[in-house]
Order: sequence, then structure tokens, then C-alpha cells
Amino acid sequence: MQSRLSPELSKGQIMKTTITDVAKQAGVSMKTVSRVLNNEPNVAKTTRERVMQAASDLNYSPNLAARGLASSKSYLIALLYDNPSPSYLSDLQKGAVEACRKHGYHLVLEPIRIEEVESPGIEARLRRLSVDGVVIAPPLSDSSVLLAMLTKLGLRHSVVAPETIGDALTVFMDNSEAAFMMTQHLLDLGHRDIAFIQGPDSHSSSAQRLSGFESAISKAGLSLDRIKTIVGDYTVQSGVNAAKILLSHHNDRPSAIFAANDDMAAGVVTFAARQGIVVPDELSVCGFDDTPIAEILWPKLTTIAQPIQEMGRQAVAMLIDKSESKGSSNTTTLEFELVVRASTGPVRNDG
Amino acid sequence: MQSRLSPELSKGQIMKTTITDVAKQAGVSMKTVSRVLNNEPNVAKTTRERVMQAASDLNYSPNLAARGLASSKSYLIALLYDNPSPSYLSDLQKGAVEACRKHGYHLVLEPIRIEEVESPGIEARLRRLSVDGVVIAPPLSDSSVLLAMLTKLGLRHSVVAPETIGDALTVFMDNSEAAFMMTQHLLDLGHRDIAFIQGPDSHSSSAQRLSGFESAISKAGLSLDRIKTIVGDYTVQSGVNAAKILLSHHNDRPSAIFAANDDMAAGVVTFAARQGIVVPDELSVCGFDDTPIAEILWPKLTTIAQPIQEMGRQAVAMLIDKSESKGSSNTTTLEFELVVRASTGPVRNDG
DNA sequence: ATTCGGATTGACAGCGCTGTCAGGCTTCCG
DNA sequence: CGGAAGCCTGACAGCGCTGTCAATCCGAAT
Repeated sequence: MQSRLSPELSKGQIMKTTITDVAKQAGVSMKTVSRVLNNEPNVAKTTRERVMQAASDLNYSPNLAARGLASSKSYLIALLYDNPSPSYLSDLQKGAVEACRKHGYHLVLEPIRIEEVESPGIEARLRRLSVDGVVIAPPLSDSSVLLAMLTKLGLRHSVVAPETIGDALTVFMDNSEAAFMMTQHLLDLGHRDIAFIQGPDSHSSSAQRLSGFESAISKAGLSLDRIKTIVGDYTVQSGVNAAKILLSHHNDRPSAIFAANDDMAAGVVTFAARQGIVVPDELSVCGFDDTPIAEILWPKLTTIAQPIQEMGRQAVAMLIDKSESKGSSNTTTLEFELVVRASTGPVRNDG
Repeated sequence: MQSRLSPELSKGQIMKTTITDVAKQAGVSMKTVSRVLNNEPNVAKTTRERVMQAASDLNYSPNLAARGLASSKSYLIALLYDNPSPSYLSDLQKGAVEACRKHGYHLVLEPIRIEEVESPGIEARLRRLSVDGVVIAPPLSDSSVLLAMLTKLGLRHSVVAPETIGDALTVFMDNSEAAFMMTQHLLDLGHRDIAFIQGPDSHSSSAQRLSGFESAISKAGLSLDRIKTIVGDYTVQSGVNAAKILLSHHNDRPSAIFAANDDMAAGVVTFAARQGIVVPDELSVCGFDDTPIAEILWPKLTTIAQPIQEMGRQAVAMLIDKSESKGSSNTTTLEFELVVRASTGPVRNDG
């Protein structure tokens, strides 16, 4: 690699500038340089400027490892996830990275398969990670084992979840309320025969969404007994399968299908198209999540937009914010948005 | 799992075990423990075992920062990217993380907008990053400025790109060859009037794919002059727009459209469906990339599958492999696969 | 038995930075 | 005008680990 003892050996190689060099250049002590670089108070304005100038002249940038060792901070945040949809992951990451960057942190990726959470290796890995904080994305956020482990390890963590989880820092969107509102939208369009395709039990969002749907139905004075509900697994294929069942009887079709996520809704739309069933004239379809596919489908999908990016941002912010002692609570609630597009329309009376 | 000989566990807090503790427990020196933990040679088998045992008893895990400081290695690999499609990013990441994990590294995310590559802040950030290696995803891989900067900084880097780039470590898939094969597929089905929707100039893959298409056309003895080519930007909407133009004249439609990526192909399929043009009976459509949407569309899309995950894996592997002095070259070429699904079919003769 | 070379091990000095704490200097007040 | 109270600053001791190099041990060679 490069030799340390001979800085001018160059060879076009980059030689690392240390804090000592900056100190020398600025005519102050290392410690003062350190203070300036970390934005600590109690540094004379002129000194601060002189140091800044020296640092920039020398093109100095601190060594993270050294800083980490000395201050026992790593300036690293880990994102724990298990195979979410690419667009979800991508959005969450984007927000998380953004927040990290804002505070001088970096985001490291740590996929964990949920079924291996209890395996002994995971704990070792998490310990070894030595990050300053951990963001947990669903469905990992449903694992109390994982949360307990993090607590035990003394790792600060925040959770992105469809519901508040224990006393952990939680970024939260009211899935139930959103499903309620979506259902209300269908009811407002005159639909009375609405089918629901729910998600897998493994995601706690499934229950939330179902419950929102059901309470809207009940509140409208409709009997839940007459409602058809099919369990899917959040995949397109399961949406197709559900549609196959729901739309099989020509004379007894629901006038609207509410799928608990966009992928399943896409399955329904696709299947309907294949059967020559016109959406939304003959069938209204809506989804949940506002993934890119919602815009690609034809007709475009009515769905619930989650501020996923913002969730990522908040999850990291909660981790980093020192000032969370009093003002901010343990929970950040974010707003969803009902996005009405072309896949839902008024019920057809002449059916 | 728990500490056995734990001297004192105060407050249920995790106390960090250091290498010294392990050394004491195993009755050897710190250095020997270090050797065992780093799989260095020249440690007696029995000693090695004793140390391993002690480490596991004490639930020891090394401090990354300290290790990094002492060895000037960070065990971190950065992934540089600029807003790729979520599924692409997700796949690439998956492969990269996998490879990192295999070698005890971690992956940190570093999105960089391509237009800010030349801004002064970027260089500082890269320097500060202090990672052991950098993987660059397209379209960032097209930026020679960025590559030069990394070289200047002495940062080992590998590039995922549609073509070999200078002397950088490159993971490479022959886009041109793939486009050629896809075009051949259409020709084999009898298509002679094939339109092409190309990608934006900003991605070097665009040129590659176009050239593969054109050489197949030429090789088939068809005149390029009669070929309609439209420039899109890899978005669904641009695919729709292109389709709008290509399919506007009832009597002068191409019998097949080859879109340079799946999203644009999706736009074509969607538009066709809206116009009542039956795919593939009246129009064959194919894409490139094999993104999830290819499976969701109806009919399912014929496309080119890239081993994106494998690319991520290789890109990291090239970075880490110490043994790259002789055997392995600077370039890793991966195979694509022509995935024939339902969106392409034989040309209709009764048109 | 003695020597020699490789295998095995340990002592020690930092890696580059920050926490601690003491000291110098200035300002403000009684 | 003396002293308390700040404000700035620097000396120094590690943080937990690895690189260096010297010491020790062993069987093989002489």
C-alpha cells in the first residue's frame, strides 16, 4: 500500500492528512481542531475560521475509524429488512439515506431473513455490526424476538411499522384508518357488494387493513356476513387467483374489489382484462401502497399512498436526534393519502 | 448465549468483551487471539481451538473501529448509484450484500446524483467515506469524471456497466449481443417490420442495445432505412408516447416493437390494450431487463433477463479478492438470457 | 549431542481521534 | 481593586486492535 513514514514519497498517491497536520497549519492544538470539526462550542470565532481554512487548504477529512474508536460512535446506521418489495425498500432507503447524510451518518444494509431471527448467528452479527442505531423495516418489525435482542444488546433502534410496537421508537401510519377511508370511497361510489383480498397473516399490516375495511362496512350498516374475503399473500399471482374465484360467477360478482396491496390489485385488474371485464365500468378495483405499478396499470389504480420515504427519514431522525428527551414522543405518526385514479368508478345500476 | 464467568453484570447492561478478555480466558496473548480471529496462518491447531472456544464462551465480537484504525481497513464497501429503477437497485444490492457478508464486509449506500459528480462536495464525501472499495452502478458508471476521481483518491472500485470501461474492474453483460438475439427472435417469428424504441443517450446501454438491434436487422438483409426508431427515456410514459406514434396509422403499423427496456415495453402493451390491439396476435412486443413488471403485464413480456444480482455479487467479489493478481482478469462477463413469454408471436400473414 | 530453520508466540508501539482536566485569560461585580 | 465566573485552549491518556520484530520452541539435520 503506501508508506506512512515518507509523506512525500507521493507517486501520485494520495497521502492522508491527519488532524495533526491541520493543527500545525492553523497553529493550534489537535484538540482545538477536533472541536471545530465537531462543531463544539467554546471556540473563538477567529480560531474557528483559521482552522476551517487550514482544513480546507489541506483537503483534510477525518478518519472515521479513529473517530469511532475514540468516541465509541460509528456514525453508521443499519437498515434491517427482509425481502420487502423493491419499490418499498427503495423508497425507505432513499429517505433513510437522506436523513443519515444530513447528520453525517451513513446507512449500511443488513438484510435478515425473518425465519433466522432466532438463530444464534444473528445476535453475533448484530453485535459485531457496531452501528449507532438500527432501523427495522416491516415485516421484521413484527418480530418481538428481534426487538428484545436489540434492547438486550443496548442497540438503539427504531421501527417502521403499521402499528405502535411496545415502547420502541416507532414510525407509524394508520393502516386501519386508511383502509377505512378507501372502503368509504367505494361506498360513496354506491358499491354495496365489495370483496376484500387480504394480506398474509405474517404481516401485521394485513390485520390492520382488514379491520379498517370491516369497520367501514359495518358502519355503513352492511352485514359482514355477506362480504367475501379471500386471503392472498401480497403477490400478483395471489391477486389473480383471488380474482379467479371472485369473478367466476357471472351473476354474482362483487361490484368492487379492494385488494390489500397494489400487487394483488394488479392481479385482479389483469385477470379482469383477460376476462373482458371492463374496469371500472363493470368492476371497481383498488389497492394499497401506491407502488409504481399503480401508475402503470391500465386503468391506473386507485390506491393509498404511504409516505414511505418520509418514514425512512423519520426513522433515522428519531434514532439520531439527541433532543428526544422531552419534546418528541416515542411515536411519529405520518399521514397517508387516498389517491383516486381511474380504476374505481360509480357502481353500474343496470347490472 | 449468556456470559458464564461474567464477573459482574451491572444493570443488565451489555458489557463489551475485548480481545484482552479473550486472551486472558484462553491463556494466550492478545496477538494470538488476533491471529486466530483473522484466520492467519502459523497458529497451532490446539491454540486455535482454545481461542475459538474462549471467544465463543465470552460471546466476543471484535470492535470494527479499532480493527479498522489499526489495520487501516474499514470492512466497508460503498455502493454508488443514481436513481436506478427500484427493482434493479434491489437486485444489485442483494447480490452485493451477499458477497460482502461472505467476506465479512458491510455495504453502505451512497446515492450520488450524476449531475453533482463534478461538484466539489462529492470528492470530499468520498474521501471521508473511508471504505475499502466502491461499487459503481449505472448510469454513474458512465461518468469518467467519477472514475478518475476514485482513481485519484486511491479508492479501489469496480463498475457495473453495459460495456468495459477503461482499465477499471468491470462487471459486464453484452447488451449489444442480447439485443441482437432478441431481434433475431422477432425475425425468426417472421417479423420484418420491426420498430425500436431506444433509451436515452445518457445511458450507455442505450447505444449498445440499439447497435445490437441494428446489426441483426442488417444481417437479415433488411434496410435500416425502413426501420422506425423512436427515442424514449426508459419510462413507461415514454413507451406510451412512442406507441402512440408507432401505432397511429392503421394501415402502416409495425408487426413488432422492441422496446429497449421493460418499462417502455409496458407502455406499449398498455397503449395497445387501450386501443384494442391484441398482443401478440396483431402486435408483438418485447422488452429488456426482465423486471417484475414483465411478469405482471398481460400478456407476459418477452424480454432479456440480466443476472443483476450476480452482477452485484461479482462487483463486490472483484473488489475484495486479494488473489486477483494473476488469474482473474479485470473484466467479468456475465450471460444474459432470452426469456420468451407471451407477448411475442408469429407474424400474422392475413394482415 | 549440537546446530539450524521454520513454526509458534508474545511484547510493544502506535493507528488518528476525542474525553478529561487543568491552566491561562478575560470579563463582570461587589 | 480583588475575586468569582466564564471563556478558550492545550497536554495527555487512552479507545481496541494489528503490524513489527524479537523470543521461544520444536524436530530435523549434522
